Amino acid sequence: MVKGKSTSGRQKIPIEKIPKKSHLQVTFSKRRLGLFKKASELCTLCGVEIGIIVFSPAEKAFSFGHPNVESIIDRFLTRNPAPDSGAHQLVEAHRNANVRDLSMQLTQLQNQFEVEKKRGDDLDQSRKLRQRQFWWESPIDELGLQELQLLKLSMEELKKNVEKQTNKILMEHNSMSSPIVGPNGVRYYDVFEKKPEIKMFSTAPNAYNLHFNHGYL
Amino acid sequence: MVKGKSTSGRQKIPIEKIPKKSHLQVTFSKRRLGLFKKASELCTLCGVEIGIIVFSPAEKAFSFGHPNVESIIDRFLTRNPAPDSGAHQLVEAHRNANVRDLSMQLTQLQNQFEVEKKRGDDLDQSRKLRQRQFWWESPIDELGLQELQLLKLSMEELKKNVEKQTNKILMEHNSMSSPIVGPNGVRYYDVFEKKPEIKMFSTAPNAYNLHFNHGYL
DNA sequence: TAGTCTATCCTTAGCGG
DNA sequence: TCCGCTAAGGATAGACT
Repeated sequence: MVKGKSTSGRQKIPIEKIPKKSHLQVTFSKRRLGLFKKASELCTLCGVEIGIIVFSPAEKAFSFGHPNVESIIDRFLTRNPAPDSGAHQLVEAHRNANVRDLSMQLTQLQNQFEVEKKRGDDLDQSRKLRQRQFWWESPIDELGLQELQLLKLSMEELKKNVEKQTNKILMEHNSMSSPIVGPNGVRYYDVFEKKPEIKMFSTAPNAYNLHFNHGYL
Repeated sequence: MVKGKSTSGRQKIPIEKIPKKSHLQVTFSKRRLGLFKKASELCTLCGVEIGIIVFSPAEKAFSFGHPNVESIIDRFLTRNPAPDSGAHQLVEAHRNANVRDLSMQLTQLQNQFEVEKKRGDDLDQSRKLRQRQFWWESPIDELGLQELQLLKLSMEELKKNVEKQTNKILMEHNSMSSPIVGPNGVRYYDVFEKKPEIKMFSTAPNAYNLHFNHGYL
C-alpha cells in the first residue's frame, strides 16, 4: 500500500453498549485481553493475588487468576462468611482442594508453555536477524552489483588470508618430525594440540565490515 | 505553575515487583482503580458480567462486580445462572462438569505444550546441524589444513564466479540507457525488474559439495 | 492517604489482509 | 476469525500539594 494515511487510527467511542454485534465481539476480545494483561501486571508489580471472572455475551466464562481463580474465590468466600451451613463448607473445601490441584497444574503448565513459546520465538527471530545480517549468504543471483563487487573484494581478501594461513600451517608441519597423517589413523590436525594463537584475520584490512560468524574475516 | 519542564512525566518501569514499599502502595492504588475502571467500561460496552477480587499486599480484599461479585462467583462455580435453591444434584452435576472442563483444558494445553516444545527443540537442532554443516564458517584459526586447502580452492572458484557475474551485470548495464543510479535516488539494482534467470553458480564445477545457504556456490 | 499535574508510555478503534 | 498496522485517546510514573 502507498504511504499516505493508510489506516485510520483510533477514534473516540462513547462508553455505552456497542450496538453492532461484530464490533462488540472484537472489542470484547481486545479489551478482555487488555484487562487480563493489566491484572497480570498488577500481580507482578505489587505481588498481590487477583481473580477475574468474565461472562461473555455468549454466556461463555473467561477467567484470570493468580495464582488461580479457585483459590482466590475460596479465600474471598472464607473471609466473607456466606449464608451456608458449616458442615457444607467443609465438603466444599474438600472439593475445592481437588479443583485447586487441577488449576494449579493448569497454571504451572501455562507458565511452562509461555517459556517454551518464547524460546521458540526467540530462536525464530535470531534466525531471521541472521538472514538480514548475513546478506551475502543469499543466492548469488539475487545480489545486486554493488553487493557483488563488495563480495568480490572481500573474497580476494579472504583468499589471501587463507593462503597465508595454509602456508603457515604447512611451514609448522615441515619443521616437525611427525607425519601429517599418523599410522594409527590420527587425523592431520589432531597434532595441533595447541591451536595457533594469532587471530590473523581479525585485523585484516579492507574487511568492509563483513564478518564470518564470529567477527573474523 | 510555570511552563518549563515543571514535572517529570511518565517514565517506563519494568514489570517486576516494585521494591520500594511507598511506591508499591501508590502504584497499587492507582492501578487497582484503573483496572476496575477498565472492567466497568467492558461491562458497559459489551453488556457482560464481570467479577474481580484483589487481595492487597496488606491482605485486604477489594472487589468489583457487575451486577455483584457474589452472583458472579456463584455462576462461575455452578456454571448455572439459577440460584441453587433445592436442586443440589444439579449443582453437583455442573460442578463435575466444571472439573471435566478443567481437565480438558489441561489436556489440551499439555498437547500444545508438547507441540511448542518440539518446535523449539527442532529449531535448536537445525541450528546445531547448520553449525556442523557449514564448518567453514567457523573461526579460521580453528580450521585444519585439509579444510583450509579445500576452502582456498572453493574461494578461488567462487571468486571467479563472482567476477563473471559482476562482468555480466556490468555488460548488461552498458547496453542500457538508464544510469546505474537514477536521478530520483533509484538504487542501482532497482533497474533490474527481471533478475537474471541463469543460476550460474548452481552448476559450477569443483563445488566440493560446499554450498551457500541455498545450494549455490 | 489521596488528589493534581504533565510528559510519556500504552491501549485500542478502525482498516486491511 | 485472527493477525498486523497506524495514530488518536487513555493510563500512569514521578513530583508536588
